[in-house]
Amino acid sequence: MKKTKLIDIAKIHGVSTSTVSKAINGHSDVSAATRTAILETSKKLHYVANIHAKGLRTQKSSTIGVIIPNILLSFNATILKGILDSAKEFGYRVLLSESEHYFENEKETLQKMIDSNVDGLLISINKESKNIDHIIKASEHLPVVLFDKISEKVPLTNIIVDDQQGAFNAVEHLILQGRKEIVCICGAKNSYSSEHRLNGYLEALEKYKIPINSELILESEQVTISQGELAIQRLLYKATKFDAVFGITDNVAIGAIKALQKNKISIPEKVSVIGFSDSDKATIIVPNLTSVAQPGASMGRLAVRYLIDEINNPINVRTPKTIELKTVLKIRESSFSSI
Amino acid sequence: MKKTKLIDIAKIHGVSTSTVSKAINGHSDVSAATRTAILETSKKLHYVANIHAKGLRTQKSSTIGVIIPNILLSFNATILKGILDSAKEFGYRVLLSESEHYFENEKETLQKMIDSNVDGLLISINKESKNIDHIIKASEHLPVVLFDKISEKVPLTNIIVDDQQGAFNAVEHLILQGRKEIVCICGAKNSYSSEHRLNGYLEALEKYKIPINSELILESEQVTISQGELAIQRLLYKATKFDAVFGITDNVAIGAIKALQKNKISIPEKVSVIGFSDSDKATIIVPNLTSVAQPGASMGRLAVRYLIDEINNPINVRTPKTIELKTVLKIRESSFSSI
DNA sequence: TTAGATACAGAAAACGTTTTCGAAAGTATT
DNA sequence: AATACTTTCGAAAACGTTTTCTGTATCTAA
Repeated sequence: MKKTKLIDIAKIHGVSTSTVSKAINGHSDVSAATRTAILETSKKLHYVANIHAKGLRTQKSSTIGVIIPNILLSFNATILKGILDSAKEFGYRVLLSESEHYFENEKETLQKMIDSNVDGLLISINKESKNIDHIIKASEHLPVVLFDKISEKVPLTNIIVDDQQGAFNAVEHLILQGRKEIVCICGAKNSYSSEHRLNGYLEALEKYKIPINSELILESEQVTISQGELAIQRLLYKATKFDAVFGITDNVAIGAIKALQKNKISIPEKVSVIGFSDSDKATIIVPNLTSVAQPGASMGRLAVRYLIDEINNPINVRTPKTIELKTVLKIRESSFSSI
Repeated sequence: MKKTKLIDIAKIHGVSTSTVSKAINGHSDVSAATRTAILETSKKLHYVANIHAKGLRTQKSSTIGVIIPNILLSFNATILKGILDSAKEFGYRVLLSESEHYFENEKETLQKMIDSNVDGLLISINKESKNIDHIIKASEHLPVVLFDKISEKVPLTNIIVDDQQGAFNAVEHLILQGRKEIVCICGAKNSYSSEHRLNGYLEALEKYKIPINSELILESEQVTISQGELAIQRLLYKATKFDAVFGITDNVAIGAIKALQKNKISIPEKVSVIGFSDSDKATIIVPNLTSVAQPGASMGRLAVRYLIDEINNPINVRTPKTIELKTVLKIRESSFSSI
């Protein structure tokens, strides 16, 4: 069963393809009678315009490209869910590709997306992407919106989580629970979110007049469970005193819990622990981990909305715009004893 | 900066677009001299054929469609990673869509994929999809390969995990540890994998001459943590005796652990627990969960390979083929006491 | 009645490729 | 020298749309 084409419908009604096209696309110069007749058979025969013919003619593909670092990161998956959701709603297809945290890969995949004639591009850039010329260049070809992992050096629309506020809330919560020697396990130096979460940490200390102790500010290049564990292990070895840990990700926080448990340090009685991102793991680990929940799906949906807006309203002067989404602190056992 | 077209290259060399096209696509009837010259400027100007023009002319899109139930299921994400990987390797784009476990959604999204002119389709079907007419019909339009959640009623290539063998290995391991009263928490009746995992369970019992106790075979419609917990809770309430739990997913197994811990039943001393799929959570929960690891990425890669094979070698007579991938039992604390 | 407007429909071009077919020129064979 | 074959290339059609432009018929207003 071949696909229905304009010419098929045209023949049935003894009209030209022009007329059929115009009827289907809602142009004014076709009579009500012929329009309804055409629309009817069009529906009956399940007519759908050939995507390539239409794309060739209109230079639009109704497709957006999405580049994420790694689909296995659950936050990436959550955002993607929001993107798929919203894209479907607006009638856009989604072309997906991973950059796998490699700069070269990101650059190459970006070019492939452009070559694929997508109408717009959604990118979460790599942390190593200090060089963002390729992003700039891409944005000259088509609308580009950045999400989650962004760069402030790019004059584009950015959708992110308010990292600083999230971290501030978390650390404030610790302070209000009476904690004063709060460890912060940070990530890579040049990471946007790591930097801002550290700022939130510092902001909270400042507000409550707690002196900054640089010994408590740890840096772990990889924000994994084992690195988190190692970081706390080292601290314990040095016999540094602390009564709380704010981990920049759930993984490092979980690593911290493991290290503490191995040293028989009770959580949260002796040391409270908080993570960031409220992953599935937070409610699996015992004690359940207090964590800063990020609205991933909303981020995805918003990114699509802004992108489609730019697709529909091409602008020459780009006004860099950063939308920050609020986080929610999920308080659980690891930071809260009812006593 | 506009994109380079065939005509641009043609003008530079004073030849026709036909010749340029043929040079680029490796046809024989173009002299070595002109070919190298054309190829050179083609590279210099970063020529890439317009996807729509090419698609319109050749009826190929170099794109495969992927339909998964839910990207938030980590096994779905893992498979997708394999798919993206392999697709990139073979030069195919990936169009992604979720069916969100709804039959109507699956049907609709399937149609959209066909309308999008993808060259082939990769589907993990919903468990409610008893009606698979839409899959059959789709497979008359284009190559379709099913993975993970499949249906044996469809004469297509299926890529799955050897659920029965995985379950058999898990239960055999329990038996070899001296367990005899083994609970099996199953999923929905009409689920392919649930059924086969149950078969593996039964096969192991039979091999070791352990009588089947139907009281120990639980069915939970939703394979979630809370349902797993509830199932074991009910069993404990009825005071049914058992010394091991084989959960059909990691989630129900984790639910089982929670129920046992709430009732102060030690794991694995009193009751051993095993899950299925070896998710991230398995190494987060204490005790670490023994689980059947499924080769998700390999599944994705294989699915792509078979699909592309069918795309390149269209066949009229479909030979239904089912490829089963072997699982690996990851033995951890929840089923293994060194004593 | 006529001039001008309006409503409707089709012809044709265009989007950028690929591919078929034939032409031209060169080479080999008789 | 005539024939046949080979090599190299281009003209043109085709893929299925959308859109512009033009034309005709009908309608309105004077």
